[in-house]
Amino acid sequence: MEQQSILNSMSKDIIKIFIVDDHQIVIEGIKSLLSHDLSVEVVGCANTAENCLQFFKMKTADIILMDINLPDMSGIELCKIITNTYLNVKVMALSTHNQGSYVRKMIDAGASGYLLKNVEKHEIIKAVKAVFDGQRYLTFEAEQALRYENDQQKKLPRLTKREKEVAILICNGLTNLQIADQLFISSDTVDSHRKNLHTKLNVNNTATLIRFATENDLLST
Amino acid sequence: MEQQSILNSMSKDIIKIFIVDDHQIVIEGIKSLLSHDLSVEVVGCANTAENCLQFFKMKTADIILMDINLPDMSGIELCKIITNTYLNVKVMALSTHNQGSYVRKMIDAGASGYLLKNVEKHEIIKAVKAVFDGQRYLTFEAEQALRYENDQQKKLPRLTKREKEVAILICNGLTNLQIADQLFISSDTVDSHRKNLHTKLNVNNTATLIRFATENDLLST
DNA sequence: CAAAATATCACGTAAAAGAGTGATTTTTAA
DNA sequence: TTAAAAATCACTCTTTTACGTGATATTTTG
Repeated sequence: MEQQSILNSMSKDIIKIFIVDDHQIVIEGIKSLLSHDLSVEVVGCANTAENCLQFFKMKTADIILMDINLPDMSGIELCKIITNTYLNVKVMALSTHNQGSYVRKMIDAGASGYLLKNVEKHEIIKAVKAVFDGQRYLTFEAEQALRYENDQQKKLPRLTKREKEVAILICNGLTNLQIADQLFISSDTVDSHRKNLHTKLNVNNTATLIRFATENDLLST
Repeated sequence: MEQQSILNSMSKDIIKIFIVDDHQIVIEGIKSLLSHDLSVEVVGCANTAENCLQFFKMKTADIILMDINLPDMSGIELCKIITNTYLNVKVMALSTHNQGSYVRKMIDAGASGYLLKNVEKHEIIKAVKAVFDGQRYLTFEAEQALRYENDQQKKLPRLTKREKEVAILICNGLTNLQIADQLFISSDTVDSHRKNLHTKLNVNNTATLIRFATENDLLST
């Protein structure tokens, strides 16, 4: 692995790039930006995850510039598949979203870099070379967002499995009694969970409970 | 106005296009896609609304391809300014969003067309020519979304000004008494509004009230 | 294994919401 | 200008939340 990256930075090989983006405009834009740089070459592109996977069954590339929003599959899933299947192919996320949660998910999915679509030509080249040499490259805003995300995550209280279930049912408008029926527990128990939710989330009524839970995305996973 | 459009379609003038998008990649992409068509010419581009307005103070173009997400001002506002100030400049929205509400807002702001960023080369040309000839051009999905939006809008109950105020305060977790204090009315009155909200939105508790109101964006304007 | 966290249940009181009914005044729009 | 819509207030009764306090069983985890 390390020998490989040393080899890469030593050699003057042209870096082979594959682009995945559902917007042809963006693909054309990247191609255009990269067209005058002799150290990189766009060897293919796809508008869907499916077409991307198809390409890699027969051919290969060094780095995939990958959009997160794809029509048939999320870029996060595609990234997982690619990095697990083709160990020497690096993925560089290229997204409009600078939310920390996206950055986190792509990194967790195995991406080696994260660029925003307002990126300038020289930064693409710089990022591609860094990733090709085995480094991780996050654009400034992405790195910042990731840090912020991590900080926030630490501050947010963690709900237990049962508390989440109860919170979701509360959000759906069920009363304690209805929730009790659905979960086969006493309504007193539901009340206890509700009290704990109030304490943990620092709220004192249903309205603020719902707002806090939904705004902080505490009910999804 | 009509003479103008007849003149346009008769003449073989090159259509002058200006591009506004915060992503340089997209600008490059459009330029690239349009570069081989002799009937159109990209006369300028900008990454911000400010730079766009600056351009039009000295020069002009026939059609602006305009992104809705801009760093300094929303494309909706920019579109209003442009169409109100320069009556012979047409705006074509170019967005990733296919929500009806966006289409509606851009049309209301004076846009003559709406394209999605997954557009293909020939459709850009087609749309540009249609708009240049004084027609309105919406890509299929945008038209569909707009129709759906209008249908939904008709189905949704309309809240009165006071009901909206009360609903917002309810969403913020205030009790009837607190709302009454804030609006200088009786808590019985707040209760009345709450009852009306329940009837109109077909809900029977605070939780579902909040969910319905937020999910249907009834509290924004 | 033992401590900690989680999940469970119970009882009581007070506050708030939910629901029905009815009425008056003010504002809006045909 | 006049009918309709919106905003206001009042009273009652029931249901649900909110909050406190305390207890026991189960599960997780160091």
